[in-house]
Amino acid sequence: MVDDKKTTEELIFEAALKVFQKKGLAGARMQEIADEAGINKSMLHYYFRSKELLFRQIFLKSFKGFIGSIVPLLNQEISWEEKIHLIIEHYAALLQRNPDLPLFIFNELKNNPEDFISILKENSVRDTLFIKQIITGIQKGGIRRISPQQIIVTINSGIIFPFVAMPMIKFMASLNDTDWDSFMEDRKRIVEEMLIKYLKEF
Amino acid sequence: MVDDKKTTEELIFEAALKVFQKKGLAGARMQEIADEAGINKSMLHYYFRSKELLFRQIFLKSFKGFIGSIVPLLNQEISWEEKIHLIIEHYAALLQRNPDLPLFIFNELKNNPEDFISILKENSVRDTLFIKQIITGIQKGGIRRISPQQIIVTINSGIIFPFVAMPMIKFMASLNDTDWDSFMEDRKRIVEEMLIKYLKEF
DNA sequence: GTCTATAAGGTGATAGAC
DNA sequence: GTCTATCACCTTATAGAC
Repeated sequence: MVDDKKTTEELIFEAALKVFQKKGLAGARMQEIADEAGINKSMLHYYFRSKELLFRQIFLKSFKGFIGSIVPLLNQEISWEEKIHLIIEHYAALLQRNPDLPLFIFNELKNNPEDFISILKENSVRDTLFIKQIITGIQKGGIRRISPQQIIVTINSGIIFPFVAMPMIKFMASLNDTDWDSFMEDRKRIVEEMLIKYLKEF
Repeated sequence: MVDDKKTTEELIFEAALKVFQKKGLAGARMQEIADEAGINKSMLHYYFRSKELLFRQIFLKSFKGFIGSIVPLLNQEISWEEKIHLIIEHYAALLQRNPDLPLFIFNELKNNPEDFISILKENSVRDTLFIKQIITGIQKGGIRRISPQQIIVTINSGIIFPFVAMPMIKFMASLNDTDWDSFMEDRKRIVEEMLIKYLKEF
């Protein structure tokens, strides 16, 4: 068994990750996390003191996984077109594995905006090579005059939003799980082509 | 005072709308709703029996306001380009007035998918004139070959997602409230131009 | 219809044995 | 470190006076 090698703390952490991402801070129950981890409820307090502190650790880990992986990517030495392609592939893959992640994060950001400011400061998208490449492209005339933030938001909207609205999209378009995968394959291609075409042809 | 004309039931409903949209089902407190309405807590049960039933009514109203207004618009006798413009303007205006609405709705849709199926059935986007116009356009060669659902998702993503991610966007791009408004003005124009250009030029 | 008081059950947290 | 037992508080919901 793989589980035998995991420490109790790890078991709790993984269980908490699952339950909090599914139910949120207010909706999650310590008992449910304990059951999910297969251990006693008082162990949660032994290792993490309180629900609030446990949640905070889960959120920080989730948020770093969500935002932290993107900055190194934006700093790679490749063209801005390739970079757009990579960001799209990166987020689509991440969210296919973890579809509850966006809603979980955006809920908490709304409820406790302070919590994440330090992380955002450590991962400033604004100072990346990608932004510089866009600005240079605009100055040289190869890219349409547009705020770099709008480009970032366009990419994120196109890929992240479908996961936020997944239940609605699945129902309205009558998609099963396989259909969903091919819907997202189309989506990736459309977002990339549409954005690059818009940026280049003006 | 305008409030004098409102019945107790209306006062409760409006207070519940505000509190539930802000905190969600699990996070909201009946006491908080009562305080917000300026009435006694037992009145909530007198008029709506239970928290769950009160929430359901709030959600149904919110969801209908979100989805119900769009179908008539999609059936208007105007060109598909004008229709895209109108949808964007419609949602942007709705969400500027009600920025918590999308997160509220998508949370509940995730937790209780059954609740909204009947409403979605009553508001089938698939049977609208807009979808027919797109399909006809594709057949006649004036529109790029693309699934109509992808067009709908592209519009919604571009406009709705920024409100879901608002705290993050505001921080990363250092936007105050005025900046946000002009950011969304740009956003509307970009989404519309980008999509229509993509659909027409291929 | 509206209020006060209180019931009934759940939930986070801790004490203490092992 | 892990468990059982239990506390203290909170929250929904109801009973009953007015």
